[in-house]
Amino acid sequence: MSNDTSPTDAPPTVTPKSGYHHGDLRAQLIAAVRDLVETHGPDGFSVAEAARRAGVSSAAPYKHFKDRPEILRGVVSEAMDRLRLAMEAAAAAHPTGSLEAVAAIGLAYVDFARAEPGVFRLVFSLTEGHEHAPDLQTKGESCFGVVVQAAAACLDLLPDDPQVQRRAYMLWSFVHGHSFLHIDMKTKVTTAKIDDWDYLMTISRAILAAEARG
Amino acid sequence: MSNDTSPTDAPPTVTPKSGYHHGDLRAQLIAAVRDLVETHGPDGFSVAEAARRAGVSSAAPYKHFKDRPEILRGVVSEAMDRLRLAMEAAAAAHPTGSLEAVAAIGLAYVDFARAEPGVFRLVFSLTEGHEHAPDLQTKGESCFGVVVQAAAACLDLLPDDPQVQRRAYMLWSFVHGHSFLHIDMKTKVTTAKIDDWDYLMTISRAILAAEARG
DNA sequence: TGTACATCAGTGAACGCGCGTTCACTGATGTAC
DNA sequence: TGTACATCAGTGAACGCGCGTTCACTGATGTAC
Repeated sequence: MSNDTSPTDAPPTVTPKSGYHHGDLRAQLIAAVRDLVETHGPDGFSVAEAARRAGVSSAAPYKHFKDRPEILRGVVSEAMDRLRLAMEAAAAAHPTGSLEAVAAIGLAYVDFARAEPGVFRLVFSLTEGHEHAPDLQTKGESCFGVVVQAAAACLDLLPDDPQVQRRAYMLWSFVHGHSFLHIDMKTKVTTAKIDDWDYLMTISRAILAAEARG
Repeated sequence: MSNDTSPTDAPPTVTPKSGYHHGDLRAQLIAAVRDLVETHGPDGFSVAEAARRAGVSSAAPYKHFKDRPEILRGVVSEAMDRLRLAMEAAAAAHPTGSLEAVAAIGLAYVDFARAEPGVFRLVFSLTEGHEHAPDLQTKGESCFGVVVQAAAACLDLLPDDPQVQRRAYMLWSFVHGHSFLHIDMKTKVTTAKIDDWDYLMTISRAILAAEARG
């Protein structure tokens, strides 16, 4: 009791399920891959290198993942969780139904892309060829759901109203494109520096106020 | 003269610059890589496989390209040319300054992404790490220039007016995001099927009519 | 509490593979006289 | 027109490399009695 640590047996890093050999290789592998993807691009990681970074033998990852693609899927899954949480937190910081809540969700999205461009790209390159990952698809829909909820509240309609779906998709397209252009072009092309918040507010207003057809 | 081919010495496929050994390996390699990228994703091509498809030895490509990255750059360069031409042609099919011209440019962009999702993705994954390819950057700016021109004509302002740049960037973000979401999600998430033309017209109108701040 | 056993995370050596790139070469073409 | 030479696109063999994955193993932990 004179120790400075918590009274429990002090879980190593993340998952406290046990204090086994390594402690928590799975999470550390995912972190290592995240790093690698950030440094060398979506396809620029190898199981071997990830194991090296986690300080284990090259065979160790196979105790936690079936094969290479499954590791990538793990990274994407984790990233999608974080993205959704960030979006939800952003929305919660503003009044329900406000335009600010919508813009804040967009900003969280852009911020994620900017903070982890490699992982962000990975999330969206993986959709091809990994169709048989229903959990990833579900998580993707959850993320979209956050936008839908905010748009519905803003328009004072039900989430499954086609108008809401349409506007939410517009918002998402826009923010998605902005995110990608931002990380691809860095500062170029867009000669003028953009204030993201102003920008997202303008767009949210334009999309959520525009009449359906014309 | 009794032959069924044309009177000239019948250039093999594309560039007629000479009837050398192979004829026109460079173009055929680029075509092969395009195919491979389409099939196996941006990083899923190898110099060896491309050579195999073009029917030459694995060393032959190095007579036309310095190394692997240069081949990819060649593919991207060619793709950007085609994209710009498609956008220009789309704009030319409508009255200068019309909203239709803007929407048509957007549609050309989306169509390109849909027709060649792999190459489209490649174009935008390459921007990282290939900063030292000024020709690619120039071509990218040319593509953006097409949008800027149309937006300027539509708003009746000069192309370098900040308002024009801003609106053009908004349009591009939106269309870019829509393109990516479309090829990533295929039909999913967007529960309702989208009529691209209506969609792009609505967006063009919303963006080019929206007031700057609020 | 102590012993025997089952579990299973991590080891380390090994495999076969396809890749990117190099090299000296060959042989068809274009050019100068 | 004919011959000698320079050019250079494509060859094919070879290299070293890092990778993904497998395998029998070891040794720390948790569990039953």
